[in-house]
Amino acid sequence: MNFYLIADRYNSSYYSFAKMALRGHSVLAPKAIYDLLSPHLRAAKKHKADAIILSHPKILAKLIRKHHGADKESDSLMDWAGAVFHEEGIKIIVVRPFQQLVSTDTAEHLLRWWVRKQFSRDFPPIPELLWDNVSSTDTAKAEAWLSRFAEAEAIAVDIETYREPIDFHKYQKALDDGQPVAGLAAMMKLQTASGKNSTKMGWCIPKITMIGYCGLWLKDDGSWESYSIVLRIDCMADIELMRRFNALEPMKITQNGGYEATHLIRYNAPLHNWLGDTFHMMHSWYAELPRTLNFIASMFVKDYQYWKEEAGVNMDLYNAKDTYYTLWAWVVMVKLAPDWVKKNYRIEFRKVFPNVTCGLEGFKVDEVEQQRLRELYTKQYDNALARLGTIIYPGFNPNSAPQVKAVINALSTVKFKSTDDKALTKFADRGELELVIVDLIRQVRAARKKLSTYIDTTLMDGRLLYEINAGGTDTGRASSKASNLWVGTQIQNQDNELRSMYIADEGYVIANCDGSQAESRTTAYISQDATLIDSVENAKDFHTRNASLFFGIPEDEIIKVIYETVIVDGVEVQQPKRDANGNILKDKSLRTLSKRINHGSNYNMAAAKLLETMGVKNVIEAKRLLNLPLGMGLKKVCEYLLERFVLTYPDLKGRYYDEVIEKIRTTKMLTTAIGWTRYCFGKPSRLPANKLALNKYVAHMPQSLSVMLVDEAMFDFWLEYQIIRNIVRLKAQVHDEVVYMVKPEHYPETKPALSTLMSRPITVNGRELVIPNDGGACDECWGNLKD
DNA sequence: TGATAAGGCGCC
DNA sequence: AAAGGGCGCCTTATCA
Repeated sequence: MNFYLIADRYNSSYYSFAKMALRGHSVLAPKAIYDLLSPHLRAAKKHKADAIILSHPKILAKLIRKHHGADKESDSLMDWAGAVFHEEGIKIIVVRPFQQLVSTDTAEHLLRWWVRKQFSRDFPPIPELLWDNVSSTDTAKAEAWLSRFAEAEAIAVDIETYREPIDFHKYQKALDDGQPVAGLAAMMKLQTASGKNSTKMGWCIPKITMIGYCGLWLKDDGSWESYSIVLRIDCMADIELMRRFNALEPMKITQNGGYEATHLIRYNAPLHNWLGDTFHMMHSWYAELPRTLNFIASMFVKDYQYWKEEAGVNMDLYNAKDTYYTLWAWVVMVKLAPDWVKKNYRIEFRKVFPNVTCGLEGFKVDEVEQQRLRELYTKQYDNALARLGTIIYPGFNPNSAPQVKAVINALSTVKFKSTDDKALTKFADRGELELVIVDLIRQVRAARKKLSTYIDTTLMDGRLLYEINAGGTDTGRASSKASNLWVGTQIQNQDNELRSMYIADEGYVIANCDGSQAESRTTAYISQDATLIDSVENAKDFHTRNASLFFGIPEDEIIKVIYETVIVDGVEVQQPKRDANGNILKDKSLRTLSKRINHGSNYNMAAAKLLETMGVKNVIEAKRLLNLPLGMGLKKVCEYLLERFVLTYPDLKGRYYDEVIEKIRTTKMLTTAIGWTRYCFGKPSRLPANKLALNKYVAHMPQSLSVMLVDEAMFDFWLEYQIIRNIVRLKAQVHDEVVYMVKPEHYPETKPALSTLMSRPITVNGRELVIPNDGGACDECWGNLKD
């Protein structure tokens, strides 16, 4: 085909890369740069161009003005990429800035995709948007639509929400009067005019303001049609109407519908037969690409036009468009998705159900304990900050990286670029005063973090709420964030020192089960390194075995009892040294060192990074422990340490890394033993320039397999014990750990059940892998479950 | 004042 | 030039 490129001055320097992306076609890139379309159109016609490929913001803006008449529309190539305009019989295909063909791994794929979308018959033309409003006030119309939607093949659903600020005194009065409003309102970040989070807090009630439905019907002539309706939620009758629509039989489709589910369940209006989700289908297909509805529509809807600004103009139309694009994106995705994508989707989608129930119920917070912790860390914060004010200068703020950097650079000859914990360690090594300063900075930072992120987080009805998203990461791990009800915070990074705030509901205990060395085991079986498999399976202690293999020291000599000389009856005697509690002290430094080496090697660190991570002191200590030559530099020491790992487990960084490189080079895909496939845009190789791509892909396999084994266990556990038997309430999954709540009388049953589900065997490269777990523990308080 | 980027840090 | 995997949230600084 013939293509004609248009770029602005900046992007025109990347014409050659655009031509490369369109190899196999005749591509003309004009010498002259115009901000006008017409001279380009003439030239394109002369070239007999089938389409113009546009990477020119100003010309895009003119096209938008011409076709949409608006001045304020976004003219961003990023928003409009994938859109098409028709001018004088020529298609103008908007793409991302050509510059990205050099700076990103995905731009070429997307450019080719958007061109193919316009010319391949695989992408069906989509009927135009038809839409209308419904309301409980027009009963006849509403009933007619209900009947029609009951016959639909599928219904896409989308809600709009609002944080309605309330008068807290009135709310409090209603509470005092015993009215059933408890838990409706909560302190939360206020909504700005643009719908985003304000920095201000206030009492609000999360509300659904409208809900849109887009139905899909098969017409008599065999073609498909769709129609969107928008229902504003203004009164109880509207809510009842919404419940009836949501209960209809046709399958429902959403875009990241955990959001819809959370709000709708709160309205007692759950979606019946919710099976489709464009966000999760996109994640199943291209986990490394964006998953906004806008982007998904740009990939799958032929006549996609950017519509997100409609929100500020006509909210009803905006809502209707969301449902329309959700529906048609889903239809095209299902039509085009290869089998491996659908297989991924079947693995992923069902996880949304336990995830929604986890975050919606959340954890009860022990407010007495919360207050104790608040006072404890406020005191720590105030004291340390006051001392720093005296030592450094009044008003010095340790939470300000620029300020800290200025201070430590003023006090030292080496110049620090960073002021993070590792850098502070390096600074503290310089002397006593430095150590005092660093200790105080750490106290302030730690206390501030604990207070602002965890202790003072907003609650709803005394509970910590959150979301868990099965499609949140590149590897297939779940991600977590604050609740869609605008309270709480993410659950997967709760501070271990603060888990004492979270308690079981009356009559229940919190229980958990934790996988043991999960990623080391998956790494061993995936890499097929015989020694590593032996270590994870047969060593009494994995890190002790590592230390032994790394340094050629018998395992029973790795951890040594520390002896001291004491005088007994006037005679010098060697006795084991004991701590204040009478416990025998042991030197674990070799084991600790091997732990660090293992950690560094797992993520394919280079020597300099290991040095930075371990810190100078620890590397010097390692050098001494291992009797390395005095003249050996610290970076060389780190090289030596990392080399120990490579020599011990040669197949890991050897054969396995090569296998990943080759797999991606030839197929672009990595598939785990669970059957999850990741499409890889990166180009891993042994070249230093591609090291980060290599790192992420070699880390992907064990991380993904490990977490999906837990996910499968969690789903089975949820289905059997929460949904069918109704004796547990799932709380969270934290990658290799499952947390739930259960009545104590049922725990003897659920404990072995979850443990068994989590240790399900799986065949990896012909060997059976079982990831053992700690069996589980329970307590009324989450904080007591950790050892 | 609001929006965004940068730096830092909590977890696995 | 060299680069430790996967996340989300908070504070500060900065700019419109």
